Amino acid sequence: MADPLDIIFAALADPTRRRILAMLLEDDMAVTDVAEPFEMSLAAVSKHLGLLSRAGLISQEKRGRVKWCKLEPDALRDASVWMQGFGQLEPVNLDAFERFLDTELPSQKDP
Amino acid sequence: MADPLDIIFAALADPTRRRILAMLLEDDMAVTDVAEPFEMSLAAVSKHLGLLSRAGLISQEKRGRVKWCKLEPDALRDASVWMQGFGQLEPVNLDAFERFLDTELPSQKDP
DNA sequence: GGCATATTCAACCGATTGGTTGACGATCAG
DNA sequence: CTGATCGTCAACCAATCGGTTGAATATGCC
Repeated sequence: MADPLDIIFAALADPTRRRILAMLLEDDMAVTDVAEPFEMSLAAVSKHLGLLSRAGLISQEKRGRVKWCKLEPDALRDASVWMQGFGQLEPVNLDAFERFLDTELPSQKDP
Repeated sequence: MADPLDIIFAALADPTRRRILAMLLEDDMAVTDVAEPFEMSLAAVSKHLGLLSRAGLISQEKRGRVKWCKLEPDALRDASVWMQGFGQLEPVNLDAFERFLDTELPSQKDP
């Protein structure tokens, strides 16, 4: 057990948690502020955040009495890459894929 | 409720179901053949396939007494698109992709 | 110190999940 | 027709999930 993808996909399977991730995409937030727009108890949101944190999708840093939540895209990227395996690539043409990387990645610095 | 992403991500959160998808990536299969490598009852695998089908990740067509299962990548693409929204993330991560190749694909390579 | 704020913990609840088993309806082969 | 094969259905079980409440633990403010 304990495949990280299990936990990541399970974390993404809940609409509340996806909404939280979307909120954190715009800015880091404190737990109380994350909870504010939801019609559920603070404890429930705290649990969701704990789950997202164990999935590696966010990190939490306590500063003073406030715990700040920050999006961590790496875990999402792992899941995304797993899914890419089912898309265009046939039984896997790694050469073409690496050529693709060479041509596509350098154009990354572009806001 | 009933957000398709809920069902899709939930379907992907189980290692058995991900393994089934990886198997179907190589070829269409009958239910019994899908179940063969798993150490669980046929009924359990049949349930997993039903879940994948309701998520739109596979389709099932009955021909004679055999029900054929076929990968349907479109639903996966929906989920992938949602994740791209978090996407100051670079489109691909080669390390994670190679991890995907190592862990998912060779488990079924056996002529 | 004393009080308010921020967050988690613990116990509980109903619903869902992943698995089992046994019976069942279809379909094919002789 | 008989019997084997393919697959699902129904009932059950233990474990987990998403939520609630109320108490507990920090931390900041005056």
